[in-house]
Amino acid sequence: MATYKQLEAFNMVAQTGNFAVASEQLNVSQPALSMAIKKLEESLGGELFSRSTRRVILTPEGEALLTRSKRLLQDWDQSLSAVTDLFNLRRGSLSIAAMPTFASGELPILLKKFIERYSDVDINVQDVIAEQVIEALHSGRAELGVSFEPQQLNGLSFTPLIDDRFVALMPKGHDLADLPKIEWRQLIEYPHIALHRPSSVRILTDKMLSAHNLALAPSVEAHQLSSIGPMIQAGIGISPVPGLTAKQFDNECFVCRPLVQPTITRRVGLLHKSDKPLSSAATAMVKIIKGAFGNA
Amino acid sequence: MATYKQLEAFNMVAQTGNFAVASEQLNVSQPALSMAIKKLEESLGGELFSRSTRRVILTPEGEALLTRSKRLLQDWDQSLSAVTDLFNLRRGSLSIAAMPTFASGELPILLKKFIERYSDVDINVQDVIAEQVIEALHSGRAELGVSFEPQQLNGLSFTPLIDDRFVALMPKGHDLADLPKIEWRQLIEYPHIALHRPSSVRILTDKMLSAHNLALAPSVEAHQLSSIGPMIQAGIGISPVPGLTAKQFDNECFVCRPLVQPTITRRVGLLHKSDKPLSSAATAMVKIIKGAFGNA
DNA sequence: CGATCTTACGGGATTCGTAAACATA
DNA sequence: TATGTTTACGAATCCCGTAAGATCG
Repeated sequence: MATYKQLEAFNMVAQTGNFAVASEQLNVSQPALSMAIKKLEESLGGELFSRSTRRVILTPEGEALLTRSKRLLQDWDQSLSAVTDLFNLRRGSLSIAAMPTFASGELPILLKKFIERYSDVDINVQDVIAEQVIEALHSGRAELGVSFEPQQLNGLSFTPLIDDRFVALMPKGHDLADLPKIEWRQLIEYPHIALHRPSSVRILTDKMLSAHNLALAPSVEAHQLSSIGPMIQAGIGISPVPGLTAKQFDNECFVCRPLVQPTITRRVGLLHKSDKPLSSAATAMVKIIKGAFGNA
Repeated sequence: MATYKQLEAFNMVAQTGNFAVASEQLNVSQPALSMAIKKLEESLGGELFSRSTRRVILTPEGEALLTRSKRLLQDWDQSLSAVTDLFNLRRGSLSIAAMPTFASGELPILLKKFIERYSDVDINVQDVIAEQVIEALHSGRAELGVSFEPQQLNGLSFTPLIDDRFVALMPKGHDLADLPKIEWRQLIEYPHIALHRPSSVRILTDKMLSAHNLALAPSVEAHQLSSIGPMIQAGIGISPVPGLTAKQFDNECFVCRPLVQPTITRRVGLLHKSDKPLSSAATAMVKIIKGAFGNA
């Protein structure tokens, strides 16, 4: 079977028309080159060059091989270096799905780190709600996900990053704003805003509260956490929201206080399909993310 | 550097998802296969499979390599076997230019032999006059030629096949038909037909005859040897023609006799560019042709 | 504990480089 | 004779197969 080196040697001899010169270019001895060509000729079943000590010229079959071997070697190099580039993060792509709080919270700075180091990797960020992060992973649209820990893993691998605990978000000057911690039963007594029921966040809170014989009685129900902020600011009420979400409203107009009795936390972490190995790009991203959360 | 065998091994493992099965398919031991994959991974700079004793699955980079390696191996095989086919005359083409007398005389049976043995080689026959055979060779339109020996070789190689000697072609019952040999001075005394002067055949005869103080005085001058036959048959006269040409008229209506004093012969042979090696197809054809003329 | 991949090591083939022989202009 | 290719041969490398070891389910 013809080898890469043989074709490479053949190309060089054909190009230079001279064994001695070609052997220098290839950094091999002249006899080694002769032998390589000889082996190639034997494997192909005929002579590729017409040798006459003074002149080395291609036979018609040699010419036919030359056109082919040029492409062959080029394709070979290109294909293999493409894969090497993938490993070395000089090429490739990373698709990550993150829930909105993370996507707009911690992710940007992490992405920046990644881009600074691996500028040639294409990044696709899917800023979707927590449930859709799981979907994106299962469907393959995303290789990496950041979301709440799912109830059932279902072939996914979860690595916790941070515990997101519920806080009460209220306007500055609210009655409860002076307390260091707020109990749920206190919150319920004030007009409050919550997410609609289909939301996984709402389902969680209802479930946890019912275990304590408590229940929300929201005066307004919203679909998006992002729309709750303005409602609070408008004085409609206060709202129990995940701490990460609250960070978005961490400014002078709002006050955040931990909600206790019960303390409701939800683990946020990295997700990926457990049966599919991660790409080098994804592994690098995981390292950056874990590093940022001290779970290296 | 990645080798063909390594990619082949990789493909098989990827396809079977199992080192043991793949090693059987490849007729190598399992450790050898492990080693091959390991070397490949090292040369590429990362892992191609995620091994977990029970399961062997491609990493994303492995998948990227798989699509490439499939094509790479296929192209490799195809390109090399194409050249092998050329050598083995299971493919390729042969272009041969032959002067009319040869093209319509000896060539057909020789072509038939060639085609019977090497049915997959495309043949291109150029049935052109002697001078154009030379042109065809120089221009590269033909790789092989059969024609008269040129005055100057001019980079061509000539291998004599047969000596074509001039004969007198006459109708049956002609005065000279009873002689075993005919002298040129005898022929001149009868009405005779010759080719026009630009013809190389006519130039040769005039030159040779003048050295013997003889000269033709044709009653008719023709452009084509093929048109001389009917003229003779019509009783216009007799004609000095190359022996090979005469063979075309070798039937009951004609009589052929060698022309002597001088004996004018012109060597007919195989021609090809001396600086370009012959293709396998051409070499095979040369062998057949030489064999038929006993010059093997 | 069983199936499967990896490591260790000895043997064999391949390939290389040096030196000498060979061929052509 | 001079230039350039091929042959000869010893050495190094690479690759393979057997056997033992490690790992995961």
